[in-house]
Order: sequence, then C-alpha cells, then structure tokens
Amino acid sequence: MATTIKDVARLAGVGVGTASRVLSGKGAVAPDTAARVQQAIQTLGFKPSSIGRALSRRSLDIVGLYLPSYNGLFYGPLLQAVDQQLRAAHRHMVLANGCGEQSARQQALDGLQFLQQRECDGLLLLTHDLSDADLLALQPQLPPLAILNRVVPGLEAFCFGSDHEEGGRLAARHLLAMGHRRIALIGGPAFATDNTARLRGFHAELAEAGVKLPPRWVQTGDFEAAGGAQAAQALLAVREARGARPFTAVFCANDAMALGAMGVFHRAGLRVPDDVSVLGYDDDAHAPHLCPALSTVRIDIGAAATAATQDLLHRCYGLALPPAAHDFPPVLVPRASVRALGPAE
Amino acid sequence: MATTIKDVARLAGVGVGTASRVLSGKGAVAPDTAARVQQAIQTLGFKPSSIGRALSRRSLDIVGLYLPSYNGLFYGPLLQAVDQQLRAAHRHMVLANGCGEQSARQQALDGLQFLQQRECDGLLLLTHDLSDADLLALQPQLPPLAILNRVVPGLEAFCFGSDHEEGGRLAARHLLAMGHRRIALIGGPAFATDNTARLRGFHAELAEAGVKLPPRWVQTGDFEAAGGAQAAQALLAVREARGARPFTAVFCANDAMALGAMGVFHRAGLRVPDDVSVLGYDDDAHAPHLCPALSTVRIDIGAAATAATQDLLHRCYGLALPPAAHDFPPVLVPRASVRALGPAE
DNA sequence: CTGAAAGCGCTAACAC
DNA sequence: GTGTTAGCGCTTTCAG
Repeated sequence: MATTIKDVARLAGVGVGTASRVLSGKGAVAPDTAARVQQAIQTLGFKPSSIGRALSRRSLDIVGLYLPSYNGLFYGPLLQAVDQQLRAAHRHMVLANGCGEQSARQQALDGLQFLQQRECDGLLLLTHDLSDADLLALQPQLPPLAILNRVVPGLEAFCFGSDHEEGGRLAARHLLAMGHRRIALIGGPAFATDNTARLRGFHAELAEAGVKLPPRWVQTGDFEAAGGAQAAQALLAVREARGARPFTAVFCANDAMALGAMGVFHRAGLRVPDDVSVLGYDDDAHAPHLCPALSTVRIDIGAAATAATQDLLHRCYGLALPPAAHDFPPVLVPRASVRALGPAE
Repeated sequence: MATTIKDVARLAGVGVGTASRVLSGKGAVAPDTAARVQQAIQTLGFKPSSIGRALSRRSLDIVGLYLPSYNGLFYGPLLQAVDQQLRAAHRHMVLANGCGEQSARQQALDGLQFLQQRECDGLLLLTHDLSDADLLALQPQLPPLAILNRVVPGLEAFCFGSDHEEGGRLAARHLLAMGHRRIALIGGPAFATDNTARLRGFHAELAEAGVKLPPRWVQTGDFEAAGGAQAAQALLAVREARGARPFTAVFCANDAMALGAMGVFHRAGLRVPDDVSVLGYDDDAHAPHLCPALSTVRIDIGAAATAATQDLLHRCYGLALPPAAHDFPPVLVPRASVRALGPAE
C-alpha cells in the first residue's frame, strides 16, 4: 500500500487536516509545523493520490480532446497547443479519436461518450461527423465544450477557428488574380463543414467573376495525400479525353491532397506550375518544402486551439485568462505552385 | 448533484451492494432484481462515477503516453494504434509531450512525472532525451513501462520497435546496389538513439564495401523538413565549392528531411534522381506521393505501438492478449528517388 | 441471493 | 493555527 496523507500526518505528529493544508498550500499553517510536514513527506516519499483528491474535490483536472483521426500534419500543431496550455494550468489531456466499425457519426458519439465517462471537466471537440443539430442536442448534457474549426449556429460562443468561406474566397481570388479562368477542384469530404464552407466561398467568388467550374473538373478527396492523388488521376483522365482546352489550375481543399495531386501530375509529365498551377489549403509544415513550394491558404489551427483551450480553462476552472479570440482569419500564402498566366493562355 | 448509486439502489428498493453488482455484472443477482435495478438506472439516467470506482478499485484505467513532440507524420500512426488498442480494452490514453523552457531531458522528466501524478496504470514512452541510465534508474519507481522505438539494455523485455542499425544497413545496401559510391548523409539529432543506430549501420555497411563519407558530405538535421532543407543547403554549398566529383546520392535519416532536401535540390536546379538520388527513412504517408516518389526504409511504428500497448495491457491488467512481438524489421521500399548509376558515373 | 457496513485517500467545515 | 470529523461514489467483504 502506498503511503497516504495519514502516514504523513502521523509521522509529522499533526492532524490530516494540517497535512492537507500544507499540501495544497492554502490555509495558514505555522512555519515550523509546515516544515515538519514537508520533512515527513520527504522521508516517506509521499505522493498525494490524484484519485483521492478528485473524489473529494469532484474533479480529476483533466480535459478531453476528441479528434476524428491523427492522420496528416494538421493535428500536430493542435495537440501541441492544447498540451501546452493544459500543462501550464496543471491540467491533463485525455484523448480519443473516432474508431471502430460503425458510421463516422456513431464513432464520434462513442468517442464523446467515452470521454464523458472519464469525468472530463471540459471537452475540446474537433469533428465534422456530428451535425449542428447533434451538437446542439448534446451540448446541454456534456461538460463545458469548445468546438474547433467550425461554427455551430447557436453555439458560436464555444466555437474557435477560421472562416473557411473567406478562406475559399481567398483561394479563388488568388487564382483569378493570377489570370486563371479554367479551374479544377479537388474538394474534401462532403460532410466536412469546413470543407463545404471553403468550397462555398470558392465557388461564390468565382461566380462573381463569371467563372464556373464544369462538373467534370470537380473531384472529391478525403483530405489525405492518397485521396488527392486519386482525384488528380480522375482529373487527368477528363483533361486528356477532351479536345477542349484543359484547366490551367486546380484548387485542392487541403495541402495533403495538393501534395498527392502534384505527385500524379509530376508522374504524368505535367509540370507544376508550368502546365498546371496547384493551390493548397492549410499551409502545413511540408507546404514550403514541396517541389515546387506550395501556394496555399494558411489556417492557424494552433492559435485556435490555444484560444479554445484557454477559454475552456476559464469556464471549467475559473482561471483568469485573457479573453480569447474566436476567429483566426485565413491568409493567402503565395509561393511557387501557382503561376501567372499570360493574356493569351 | 449527479445521481449516485445510492439513488439507484433506493429507487430499485435494493441495497447499494446489489446495485453495484448489477453494474459491474459480476456477482450473482436474481434476474428480476437486476431488471429492477436496470430500470432505475434508466429512469434516473445514472452514470457511474469513474472517480468513485477508481478510488475503491485503485485504478483509473488510464495509461499515459509520452511523446517528445507531435511534429511530422511519424506520430499519427502511433497515436492511432495506441488509442485503438486502449479503447478496445476500455482504457484511456492520457497524453503528455515535452514542453517548457528547460533542457530536453528535463522536459522528458517533467512530462513523465506529470503522467505519473495522474495515477496512470502504465506508461508508454517514446523519448530519446533520456539516457539508458536515466531509464534504468526511473523504471523501478514508475508504473509498468513500455518503451517505443529504442532498445534499452537491461529493459529489453519492455522495448518495442525496429532494429534501426539494420535499417541503416538496408539503406546503405540499396545505395550500393544502385551503384552509388559517392554518398552524402543528412543525419538526425545526435542524441536520438534511433538515429545513431541507423547511422552506425549505414556507416558500417558502407565501410564493409570500402566506401567512406567525407566529413563535408555529412550534415545533421532535426528530423523535420526545415532542418533537412537547411542541411541540404549546406551540402549544396560544398558540392558546388569543390572541383571534385560531387556526391551522387544522399541518405536522409527520415522522410521529412528527405522532403526538405528534395525541395532545395529542386530549387537549385538539381533533378532527383537524375542529378542526385535521395533515400529516405520511415516511409511516412507522404513518401509515395512526392516528386519523385521517395525511396525509403519502412518502419512500422504502428505495429510496434500496437504490440507495446497490448503488452502493457497485459502487464497492467492481466488482460490475456496474444504475446506481442518486440522487433519489427525495417524493409526497404525502392521507389523513384534513387536511380541506378551507369558504370561510368 | 442480498443488505449493511467498512473502507479507498483526500478535502473542507467546524470546533477548539 | 490546528485536530477532528464527515463525507465524496463506489466496491467488497461479511453476515444473513
């Protein structure tokens, strides 16, 4: 049996209350009494049990983080930010992701429930497999919530992320500004609200400029390199099948898919950006290092995660943190993968 | 106040003991009594408190995972594997990584201590900032441990990963087989034992073939794309500064650095593999999609993590899992970034 | 098969 | 300032 606070109290010749007081540092204790207790703690090698503490304080000081997956470069900065904030506040992160055989929605529900069973004081949630209605229904029975990378109507106060519609517009504007009119698109999963917002903005901006994407130039990927490659393959097929003038640029709904697409273009003998321009989204850690360096729209998910975590810390524990921003505007990062078209092209 | 097992017992008209028995499913309970209790649970919406349970069973059913960082594509499959195994066993993962201002070693120590305070039943540990001696000293005072991606002498039974020395040999053999003799190297951090093992094997195999790397062709990176790019830049400088025949290949100690290196080669006008061959290590998710597709040495970190987790589950909870393998041999994956040299080259 | 009761390790309220 | 005590929600004896 591990040593308990009772052992400490006994050895120090004080009551458990006093021992507890010196442990937590609150409540006045006479200096030499405190010293005796510290001494006892030392010699016994006593470590307070977080379970015992949790039971009487009714909090484990942990917050849950739900992520749909761990694939790609997107989640690294997010985990980093959350971990850092939590550690600084002496809180811990327990993690769950979607797994199992059922539908994505069911997985997300299961993951949340799993986290909830763990007595998390708060929940950080990044998912697109739950509808706005799901979230609205769930929220009252969940601990304090922070939602990342999407805006749920009615839950705006708990949402942290970027305006992806604006991000999509930025992308379109850049392509337009570089002279592109015949544009292909590799979108992300249809259910992902950040993706749909992105595409909505992209299409809207294009439409305002009088540009429309023919359906055969629109493909859907899975936000991963392999999916991007597959979509690019499909694009290549229609590009070659037709006599019509081919697209000059493709917008990919994230950088991983752009990387995959650039790979297949390369292997098909198409040069980027000479033959096709490629525009990505996210500005992940690899983007500046690709061949060519990837033009993209930067999303600062780390900053959003930091803000979300701080806000959650504030709501869960009353920690006095500076009020957090909710919106982290996307910014266009032009690099080498989108080229300016000549007037004749 | 949330509803407790007492409420359930009262409503069902039974004792708390009985209610507890139907909750846990062990201990015989008359069918109709059980039904009454279930009924009460339903109507009350009762969720057992994991803290209460933890206190009396002295286990929170969580295992800790320490990671040095979340950067890159390496940790995704690992997190995925651990999460999946744990969830299947109804256990949870609490996560910590190195953070703070102090030395990497201190960060790792802090992270471990943080995890330990959380009453983890077991610890999964991936770090190169702690020496073998550190680990040997720590192990007795830590909960059951599984060490990933390195072999600590004396702790072999708890280590899961790949033989990186063999991986390094594989890399060298491939380059040699493709006719390369003038070879450059971008190594990982000197303190990373997996890196040093890799380089040891690489150098040994080369030496056996009578090939030596001139020091100016050896650079050190940080396992990230940016570091690889920087190292490649340095390589380029010496390559161009000398009249001597340049290296024909460079081995990068991981794929992220290979990606960074390929980027700078590309921008310097060097074609891969026509002008320089590049060989990576890890076989991360992006490797097959790079331009050109990256030849590399595959490390199945996911499999190692799965084995480590299962073994830990077994040791912590006596769960009867199939005995886990400890060694996951690296395999060479030739793709397009290393070309065969002609006899004259 | 079931109820009562004794903890598990800690905090907090309350006397002294 | 300090000791005592009463829980926190659950599991687990131990009688019955």
